[in-house]
Amino acid sequence: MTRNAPSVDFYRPAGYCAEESVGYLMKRIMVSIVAEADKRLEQHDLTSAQWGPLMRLKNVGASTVADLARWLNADAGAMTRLLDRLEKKGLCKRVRSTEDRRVVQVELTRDGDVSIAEVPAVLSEVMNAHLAGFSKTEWQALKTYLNRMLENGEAMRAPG
Amino acid sequence: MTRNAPSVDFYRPAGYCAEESVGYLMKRIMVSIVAEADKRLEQHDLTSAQWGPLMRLKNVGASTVADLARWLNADAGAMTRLLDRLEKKGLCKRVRSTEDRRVVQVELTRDGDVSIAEVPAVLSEVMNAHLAGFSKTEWQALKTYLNRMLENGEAMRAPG
DNA sequence: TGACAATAACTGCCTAAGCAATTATATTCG
DNA sequence: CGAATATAATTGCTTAGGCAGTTATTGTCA
Repeated sequence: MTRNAPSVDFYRPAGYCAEESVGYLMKRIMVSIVAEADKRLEQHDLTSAQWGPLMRLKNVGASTVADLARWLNADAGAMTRLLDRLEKKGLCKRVRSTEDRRVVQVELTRDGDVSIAEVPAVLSEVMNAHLAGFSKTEWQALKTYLNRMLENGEAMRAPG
Repeated sequence: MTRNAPSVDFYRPAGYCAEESVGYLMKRIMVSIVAEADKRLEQHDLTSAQWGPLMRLKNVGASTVADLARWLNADAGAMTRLLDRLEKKGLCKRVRSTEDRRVVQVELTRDGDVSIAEVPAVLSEVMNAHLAGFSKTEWQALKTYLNRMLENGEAMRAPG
């Protein structure tokens, strides 16, 4: 049971209709957002999976494979290979840590810094376009709902 | 410009913060939902990508590759290979249409029908768990918001 | 100290999505 | 009719994610 979050039964097995499902809607919205962002980032030689780690590196300076994977809710093995591709393109580089020889620090290269520069503008554009017609109150309500769903999901997996 | 949907500027390039982004939140929620559904469907030998087409087939009786791809906002080539895997598992079968010899009709097999039986219960459970604590009004507001975002996305790609 | 557990990165194997062809059929229109 | 066009399904190539197992290193604790 989740803390102070009464269970609901909006959906029931009998007559379950995908079109009515929040999950189905969110999946289609994500397809739309990703497709639009990809289209606009294509000229910068970036895919929608690649700007995630780069943005994180831009914000926190440097990071590790494990941290990037955790931040993106992704698999560490997948992150290793994603960084392989980014490194091959010269957008980031790995430096084996001296304090803890297990970890590698990942850093943006100069080229990576250039590539990432236009990303925030593209993301802002795409997000704003999908929120056209929303009032600020509605936008905030939406974010609150989403944060609550995320917390519910984490509570589900939490120990105890 | 989208029809009667004034543009907004909730997000701006300077100081764009992923954690504040509706897209980032939605991505993480989807990861949570998919992981949870996958875990519960593993024993039924289904993955989160596979029950989509099967549910559609269950609901509409039979369908085509192109229709399934459109319904799931997915690539037709990807759908072909997904159906290859489902057919190899004996969950669906292809029948070349006689009226229009370009299309193949995809049908559930008896095994497919059995496999899909538990899916609605699992999906209901997972969706309800993520919506714990929501009032019915909040749930409906959320669906309205999501539908508006989806329409905005479609309007963006629409001709004209 | 020394065995054991935990963590970091990586690798192999599989499923999966997108894009750009290619082939086979249908439709449309001059 | 017949040529151009559109649509359906497929395949090759690439990126990408999840899971299990491996190796190296670090931390813990009897």
